[in-house]
Amino acid sequence: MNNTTLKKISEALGLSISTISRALKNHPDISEKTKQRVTELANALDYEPNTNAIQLRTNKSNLFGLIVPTISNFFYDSFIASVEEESRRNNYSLMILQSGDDPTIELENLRLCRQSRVSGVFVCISSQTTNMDPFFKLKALDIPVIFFDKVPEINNCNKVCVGDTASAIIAANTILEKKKKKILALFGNSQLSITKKRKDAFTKATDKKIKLLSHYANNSFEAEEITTKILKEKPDTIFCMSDETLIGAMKAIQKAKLKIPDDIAVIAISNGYIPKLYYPEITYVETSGYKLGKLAFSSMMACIGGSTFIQELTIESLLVEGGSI
Amino acid sequence: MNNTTLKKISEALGLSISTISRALKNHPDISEKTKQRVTELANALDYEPNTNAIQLRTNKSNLFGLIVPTISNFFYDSFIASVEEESRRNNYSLMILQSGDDPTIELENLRLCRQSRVSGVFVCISSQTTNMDPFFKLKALDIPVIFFDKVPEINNCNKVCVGDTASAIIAANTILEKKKKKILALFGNSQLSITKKRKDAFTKATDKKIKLLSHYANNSFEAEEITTKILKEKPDTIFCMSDETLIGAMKAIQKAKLKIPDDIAVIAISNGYIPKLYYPEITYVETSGYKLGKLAFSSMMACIGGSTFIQELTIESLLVEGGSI
DNA sequence: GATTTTACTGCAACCGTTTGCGGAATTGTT
DNA sequence: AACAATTCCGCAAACGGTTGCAGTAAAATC
Repeated sequence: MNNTTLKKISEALGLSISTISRALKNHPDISEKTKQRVTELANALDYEPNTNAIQLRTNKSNLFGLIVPTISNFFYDSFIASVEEESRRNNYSLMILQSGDDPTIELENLRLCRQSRVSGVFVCISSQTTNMDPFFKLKALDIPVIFFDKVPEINNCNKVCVGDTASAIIAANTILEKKKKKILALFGNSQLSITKKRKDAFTKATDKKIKLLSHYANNSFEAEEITTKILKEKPDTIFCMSDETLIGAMKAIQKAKLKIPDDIAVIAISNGYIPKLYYPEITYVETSGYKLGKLAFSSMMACIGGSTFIQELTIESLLVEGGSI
Repeated sequence: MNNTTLKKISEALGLSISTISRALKNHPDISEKTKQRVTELANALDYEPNTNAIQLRTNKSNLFGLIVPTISNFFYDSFIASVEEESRRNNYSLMILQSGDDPTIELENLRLCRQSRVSGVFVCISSQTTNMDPFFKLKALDIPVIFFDKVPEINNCNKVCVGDTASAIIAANTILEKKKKKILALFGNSQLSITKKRKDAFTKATDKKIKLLSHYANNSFEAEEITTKILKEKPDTIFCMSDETLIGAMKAIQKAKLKIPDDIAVIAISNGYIPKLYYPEITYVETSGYKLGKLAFSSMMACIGGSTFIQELTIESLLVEGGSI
């Protein structure tokens, strides 16, 4: 069965296509009687306007693209959920693409966005993205680009990020306030700017005030191994800059049968899901993907609205107390 | 700046639009020389075909719709990631919509799919969806619908599911083999068909062979409370039918400072992420969202390919051993 | 009753592509 | 040299809507 079109309705009613079109959009030129006849038949025939035709004609799409390394991730999925929610509320659809953290696929995804004539794109660049030209091209086409989370180092672009520096400092201060003496600090992939920022801030904030053992772990398995090893040096606190490192640390702690917070204290930077899985719940500095999504969306809407003001926004970090420190 | 179109290229080259179109698609009617000239200019002008125009003209979309209660969920996000991956490999895009488990929004999302003239939709219905008419309408329009995970009870539709019955039986048998005596079994929302199936199968498989304490928990908090209470009755094993219930049970166990598996054994049905967060890792029966996604996609492609054969597919369940039982 | 206003509705161009068909120019065949 | 076959390309309609403009009929005004 084929879709109902304006033409079909117009033929059935003996009216012109333009009248049907106007009637359905409640145009003042059309009489109430006609509007009603048209609306009724349209409902009966289950008419749905063809988005492709509308977008082609009006040159306006109600579609955003969103590119992310992977969907299955605690942080990104809540970010996506948030953006999707806002998009729907504002009559936009979302096309979600995964780059797999691969610049080639990222490029392919950008191309898809252009072909679909999206009105804007949200992108978390892959860790190896160096060529920014494709993004500039979008801009040249008046397609706003909002970078989130992993953002390029260049300046003239819109970015929304979690407060890396601020959250690391909050974590450090929390530890200092508790009069701790020796910290194992676990950081993620040393190449990522997010890692650098958090490490720098944390290191500076604790400098000379406490004994600090810093280590990098590329995944939770490495984090577990490192923690197991370092536990022998009897740190009284573990700081985890991410969920990945937290997961590894927690496994090592459980393995060593240590009691939190008596034997060892734990504090992390996290979206909040993982810390709540343990008892006692882990105290963490919140970096909410959900909030970041809202922020990114409002930034996007500002761009769509014509704002050319380049913004670099950061969501505020706040401490969520569990019972782990 | 505006997008490059065939028209612009044709004007620049003094050729007709149709020639440009054919040249870019390597049509045999066009000479190699012309093809080259066209391709070069197209690249230089960064031409990207307008998907809207193509879809309008050809009446073929390369878009799938995917409706899910929420994206931020261990199971769904891996399902989505999987479908997205396959879609890209097959030159399809994915429009992802969240229903928030609300039938009204679900309906709205279906409408969006129709308006975008998707070639097919994957849908996990909300727990309160009763009216199947909108889905039948899609079928009438030759838009295949693949139901996954939470599927309607009617027969004449394509479904892909995890093996609820099979996985519950595997879990039950694993427990029986270990000569356990007293089980606390935690089930999710009692209204869901998935809960009914798992409970029925588990109950039958353990019938009269072991002491069984069954309870429903609507969320992890309830699961924690129930577990804390029932632990006083000294069960030697806890079975959790889902991640939600597992999370609650684990908190209660940690709170009670019980050792796994010596003080108490644990086994769950899960996607696999949560069980690996603990030490020892929890033994679970795998229900992989990733695998389900692959299955759903191949089912979709079969429909697109013209198959009218109605299938109800189930992914096989397998036991992943941790150290919790 | 003639004229102006108002209320409806239709015409036709347009958005960017695809594609069947026909036509001109070139080449090949006797 | 006349004709047929090839090669290469353009015309124009179509996909399903939107929208400026013009036109007609009815109502209002004088």
